[in-house]
Amino acid sequence: MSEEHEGRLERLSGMLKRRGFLLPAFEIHGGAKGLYDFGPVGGRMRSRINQVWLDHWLKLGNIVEISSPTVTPYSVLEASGHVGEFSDFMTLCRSCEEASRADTLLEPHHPNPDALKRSELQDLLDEVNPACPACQAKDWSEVSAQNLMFNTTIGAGDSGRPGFLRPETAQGMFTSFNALYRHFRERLPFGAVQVGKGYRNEIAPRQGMIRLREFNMAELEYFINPHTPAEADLTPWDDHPLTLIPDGTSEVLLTLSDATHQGIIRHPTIAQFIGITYDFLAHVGIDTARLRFRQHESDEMAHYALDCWDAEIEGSYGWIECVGIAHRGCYDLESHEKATGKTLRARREFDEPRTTTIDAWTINGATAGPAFKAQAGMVKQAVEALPKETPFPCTVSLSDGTSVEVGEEHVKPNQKTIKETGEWYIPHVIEPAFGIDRIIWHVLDHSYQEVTKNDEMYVRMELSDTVAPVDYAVFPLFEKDGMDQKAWKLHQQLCQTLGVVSMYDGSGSIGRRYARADEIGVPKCITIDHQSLEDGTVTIRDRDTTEQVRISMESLLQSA
RNA sequence: GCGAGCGUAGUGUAGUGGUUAUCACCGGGCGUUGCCAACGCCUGAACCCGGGUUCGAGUCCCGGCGCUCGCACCA
Repeated sequence: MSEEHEGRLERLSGMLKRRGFLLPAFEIHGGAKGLYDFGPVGGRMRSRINQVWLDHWLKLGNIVEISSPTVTPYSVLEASGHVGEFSDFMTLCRSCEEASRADTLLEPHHPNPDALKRSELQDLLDEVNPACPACQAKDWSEVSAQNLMFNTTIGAGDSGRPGFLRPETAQGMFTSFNALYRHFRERLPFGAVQVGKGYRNEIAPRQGMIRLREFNMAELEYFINPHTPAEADLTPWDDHPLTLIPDGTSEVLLTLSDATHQGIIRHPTIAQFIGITYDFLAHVGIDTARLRFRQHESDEMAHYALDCWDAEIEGSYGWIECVGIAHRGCYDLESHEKATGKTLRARREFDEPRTTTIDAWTINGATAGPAFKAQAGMVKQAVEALPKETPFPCTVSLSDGTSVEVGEEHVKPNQKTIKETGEWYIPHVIEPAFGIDRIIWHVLDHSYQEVTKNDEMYVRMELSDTVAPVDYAVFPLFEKDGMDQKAWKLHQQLCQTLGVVSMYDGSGSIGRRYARADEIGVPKCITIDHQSLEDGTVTIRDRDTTEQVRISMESLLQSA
């Protein structure tokens, strides 16, 4: 990073703090690492970006929005794998006090130490006793788990049970699957989105908004039927190829259709979601020349993932992953099924009903029950496995290892035809997960323009109209002769218009007020001057061109 | 978590252990000004927190918190 760029980053951060976009949280108490406030300007921008994000996905027509708690019981995150996945097992060198990850130390001695439980790691560590990478000593403390989730207790005292603040919003969509399935009249594909906070107790938060302990995220869980041919309309993106970095290779410029036909993108829905992600990022003001999609290498992906692409955006901190689009297979629903014993499945009907004909033996409950008592169930299982030709009486071996003599009176012919018209299957999931804070950061970074005006540096935030925190700034040319009252009234009328945010500024010279508005990216400045008092017209000045046009207040209010 | 550097008004900064802590931009008020950070006058605002050394600490020492960078970690 050049010095010029570092200076720019410092000036940008200073401006964001000074003007109320982003501020370190709880600063008067000394601050708190990895926690930020969206200020009086940034707060509005955040909610607009959240709304634009929702709008983009709701367009699909089969998406609903839900909201689940951030406080999450232990068992939910145990089932999802987070209790295991989000823990690092640490051990301290007793000689130099350097902390090391136990699995990293043991890598040369085990094919996959990352998968070991704490006690197994402890045993292996005791057995191998590797040298400390820092001081070469061989004296390790007990292995302890450092979990990256925030612990909490749900409920007070003895009735409390352990829980966590959620590390992602996704689990709420999975645990709500059955309600979603009913809502969509049991027809796939469908999706649920959630925009909200996630929490990770990062060991070392860094780089401002890039790694936070509490962050805004927006996720879609899109449930699909893996038995139907995957298809998606990729033609909307045929006229602009995207920068892709396929698994283990270098950048290529390809349309989503081509990348899918060539098998680079392994599922058309992934390709479609990459396209929607591209549209969303462009819409909120990301410079698409500094956007690329990188495919995870197979050893980088979670074991259950079938394909995964990250949207990476280049900014002051280099290329940063801001979106992950993953084909998660049936992993999540299956995990919650196993943990709870509940069914999280969808029904599909076969093209042709499948019939199975059985023509063999089963037990006669009236006689076999009293005869075999507790073993009757096992006898039934064993008898039903026997071929039709079996003569009775006959000795059968049971699954508990014992054998019993089954007589003719204990059995009866079992003849039936089972017709199955369909089956229950676990849907597959495609998950686009957005780090909203990282995206907001890059929107700000890409919008921030330092230009020269009258030989001085002049700052302008070229935010798109859709995400600008303020739509209109209203200025009286001077705060006298009734221009101030008229300007204030227009400001109020604008604020009363649904979805419009106006800001009144009557302090300092008119040029200073334009400069202040430009710095927070207000697209249009309206000035009430002497002529306004006479004919009800105002000037509207465009942020980027500084051109002014005069229109009537009436038509302004109608078009706002 | 380890190591190094840093922490002074809203922002950016100056400050040999010794006056009322510097400067600029900034914010507010009044005046002036017929549209792009104009001008004049007035005014507001800071030594991260806690100990210690000293007659005296923004300055030196220790601890904490925070920030930046590197290692480690994470996505």
